[in-house]
Amino acid sequence: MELRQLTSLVALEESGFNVTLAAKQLFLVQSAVSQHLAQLEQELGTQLFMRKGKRLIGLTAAGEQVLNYARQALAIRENILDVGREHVEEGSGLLRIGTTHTQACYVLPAVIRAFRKQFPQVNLQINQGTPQQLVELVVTDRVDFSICTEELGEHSTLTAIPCYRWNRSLIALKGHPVLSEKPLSLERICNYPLITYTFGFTGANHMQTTFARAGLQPNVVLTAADTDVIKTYVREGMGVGLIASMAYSPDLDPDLETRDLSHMLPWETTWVAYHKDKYLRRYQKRFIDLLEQMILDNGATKLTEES
Amino acid sequence: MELRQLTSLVALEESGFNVTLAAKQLFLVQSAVSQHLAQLEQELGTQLFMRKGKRLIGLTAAGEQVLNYARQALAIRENILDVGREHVEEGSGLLRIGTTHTQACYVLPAVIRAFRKQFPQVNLQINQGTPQQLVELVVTDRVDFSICTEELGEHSTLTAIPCYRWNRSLIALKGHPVLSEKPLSLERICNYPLITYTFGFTGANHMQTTFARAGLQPNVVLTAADTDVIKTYVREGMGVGLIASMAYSPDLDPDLETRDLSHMLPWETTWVAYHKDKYLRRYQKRFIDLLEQMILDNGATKLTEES
DNA sequence: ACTCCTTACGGAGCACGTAACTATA
DNA sequence: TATAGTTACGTGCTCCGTAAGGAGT
Repeated sequence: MELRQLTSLVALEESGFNVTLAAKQLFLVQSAVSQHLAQLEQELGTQLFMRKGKRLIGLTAAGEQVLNYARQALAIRENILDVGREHVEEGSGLLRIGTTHTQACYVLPAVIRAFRKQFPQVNLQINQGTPQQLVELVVTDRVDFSICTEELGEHSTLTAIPCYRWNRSLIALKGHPVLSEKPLSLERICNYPLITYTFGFTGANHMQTTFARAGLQPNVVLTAADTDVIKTYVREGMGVGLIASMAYSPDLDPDLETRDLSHMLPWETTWVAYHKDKYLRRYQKRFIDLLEQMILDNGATKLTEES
Repeated sequence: MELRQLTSLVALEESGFNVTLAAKQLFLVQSAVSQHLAQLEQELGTQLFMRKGKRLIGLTAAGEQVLNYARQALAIRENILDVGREHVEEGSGLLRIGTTHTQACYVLPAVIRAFRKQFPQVNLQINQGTPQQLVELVVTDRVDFSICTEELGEHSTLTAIPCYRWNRSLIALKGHPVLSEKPLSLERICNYPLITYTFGFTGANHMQTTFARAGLQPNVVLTAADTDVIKTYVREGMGVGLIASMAYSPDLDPDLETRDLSHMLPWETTWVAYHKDKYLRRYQKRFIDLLEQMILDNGATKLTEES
């Protein structure tokens, strides 16, 4: 058994059991990958693949198990290579982050600015995706870690660290009647058409249940995955926005006004998560530190101060 | 990086950083292993070994990390091979057990008898050792699992399952005055010279603290790692034996008599432990089941009935 | 007809063994 | 001097690529 055979197995699965495609991704010809797979099956003495004639269409039970172990083995290889890189190219390398739009635009910039100052030689790569995609990315080691508010805490293969807590603000065009509501309550907010995050993003579901428990039916006229879209439609006059507080900036949004809603809506925790068996290089650990540190400096509510 | 290079690394460490010896164990010549190690270092770009001239005398920090990952990688390879074996040679294979003398002689025979009936094709290999050695054996995958009373529960890389609980009996030659003591108490036992298990074996330390807490100083004239030795010296008239209850059998020991001490000495739990990332073949799982099951059938106290 | 996988075959590269050299104890 | 490790070099194996053949869509 060779690592290269396991590599082919993983690539095969990731290419939807298309040997040709897998080979391309590995910069090999089909026949090479085909041989790897045949060799594996021969050595193990078991069918690993379900076939339709010559075509591979899936894995057998044994194949699933082997694939699982193959992934682990390749992850370990990466760890070993990272140990090497850490000593050779100390302070330089690649940092691959997966995150949502909101984090990427409104939270990470400050963190990344500080990080770049400490590690100017580290190349950054930000992958944007849905929370589900972010889990997938970090589980398959296509990013070093993912940062977002949902999903991350629940996966057993991930180590998830709470970074900071946040809540929501209401935004509206200056002069909008909602801004004059006193006191501002959930009931009153429900009298206006609302624009907020799509289910599965940025704590939207969490918020929804809060309304439901209060017996309220908010009139959500539009949902979006990212804050900029919400702002855009608030500016269009389509309604009142409910966004993460850190996504409002008086400089960038001089035409909008906010009201803090943290006393009436649930607090959210943003997590950073990485694969629990992953070797973390020094700069990767530092980045996580900064994530917590920077938020603290900015005066946002840090987790440890709560509870 | 190739698995074979990692194999050489692990073999090197296990042979005390003697390349020649490592090569022999791998059925290779020195130069081959030497090259593997050189290749690894070159690919990682880092010193992995501390050297004294040409001789390797230990690992650098990086080397330690790589070794650790190498072990994991090789364990995964074994898992994959086991998946294959499970499907090819179903019901046959090798079962490597590590255990202490007492378990091997007085508990396992019945389990193994039942196991052999179900899996006559599985070869058995029993490795005897101290609890510390048993941990080492199972951590380095030189046995499939270890069975004993100490140590196993405390290692994070092991999955330890409580099998059954037991306590001690006193044994003495027929007619020995201790057998007439009524009621039999810890104090009275302390009036006789005692023979029991060596510290670190079969719950000896646990028992010792019980005496100490009662303010008693037992007169232990001899300790031994296994029960047969204890019986031998009891027969010599050297003193009174304190042994695991299951180690007495009226058939084998017609010249000895016992008194149950379970009301005055602490209960012990015997564990079976295997490496937590290990793939368990069907017959290996079955064996663990049997361990619990057989003890129940024999009327011994099963864990779940307690507490 | 096109795509996809397998098999056969050849060349380049590499892994291991032999052996000579170097260094440690 | 004996033991241990590195380096050089040759041979045989193997890995990948080319190419031809069969199987599915």
